[in-house]
Amino acid sequence: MSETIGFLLNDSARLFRRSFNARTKDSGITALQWRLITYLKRHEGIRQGPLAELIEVEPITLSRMVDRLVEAELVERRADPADRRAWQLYLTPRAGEMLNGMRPIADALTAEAIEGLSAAEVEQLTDLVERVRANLSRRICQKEKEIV
Amino acid sequence: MSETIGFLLNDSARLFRRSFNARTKDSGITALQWRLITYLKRHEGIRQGPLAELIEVEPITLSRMVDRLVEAELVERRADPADRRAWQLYLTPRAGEMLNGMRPIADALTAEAIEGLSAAEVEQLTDLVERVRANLSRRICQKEKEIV
DNA sequence: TGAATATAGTAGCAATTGCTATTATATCCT
DNA sequence: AGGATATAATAGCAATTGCTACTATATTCA
Repeated sequence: MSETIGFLLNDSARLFRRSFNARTKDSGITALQWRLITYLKRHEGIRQGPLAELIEVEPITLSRMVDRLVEAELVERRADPADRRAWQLYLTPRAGEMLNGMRPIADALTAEAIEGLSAAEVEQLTDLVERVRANLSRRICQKEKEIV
Repeated sequence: MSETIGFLLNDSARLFRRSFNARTKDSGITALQWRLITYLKRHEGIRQGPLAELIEVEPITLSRMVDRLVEAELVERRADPADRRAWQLYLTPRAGEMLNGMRPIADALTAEAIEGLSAAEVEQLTDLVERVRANLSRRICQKEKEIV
């Protein structure tokens, strides 16, 4: 009995997260937080709800992640002028520095992960995983297809 | 800026888990528990420590997962005759039935995930992800040795 | 208009996880 | 042999997550 794609993907993803967390635990940032900040960099001013969808966590979970990142002075909440219920999220300058500091680590990790793969194979892998993700994503969200 | 392999793998894996959990929440088993049981099926009699390594969780986490699975009468702890500190783990008949019940769900999910991929592409994907996993797995072992 | 409904975000609680320390047993070394 | 060290598993505690319920605000429509 061979392992399924699901197992394989989960294994690799966990190893990625673990390795990333091990290398960055001194800087006090986790893989998930890094992910949040990376997305935020590309969507500054986004509200919490849509960002929660982007990084695939519950809104309350994102709310608490943002609490911690605000505490760490990496993220700033600004009142949405168009909706008093909502916050708009922005990165602080400190977050930019932090991202720059992390990038070599992330790049090195990626390089290690794809060691022995040719450029064509990496492209193939990316393409195939993206298609799997699209299949699963389509299955899950019948409702919202925003931004991104 | 394209997304990194790490992001992609994490996304896909999360979507897999989420979809699996959504479909099986009535049966009261999670993706991680299913994973544990699947590994256990292939390694009956294994001790907790090695199984924790296999499914990539801390020993204490596995200990508690086993607690819950014993409670649910899916797993049985037997004293290791060779080492009085250790338990050997076995599946109950009930676990076998449960696995059989889950298999169609898991198979359907896999089928949906690889929809649109040819058999050759699936093989390619499996091969490439396996190589990435091997790269990361090797890295982690080395790092652990360095630290210790 | 204004009552019903929807939406953005958050608090309480329960479940899960991992870090650290601890117990019990095994192994190593002189 | 027997003390030092290693190992298997677990308990306590702290951190994180998500479910449910809730507040505040916005939107809809009769």
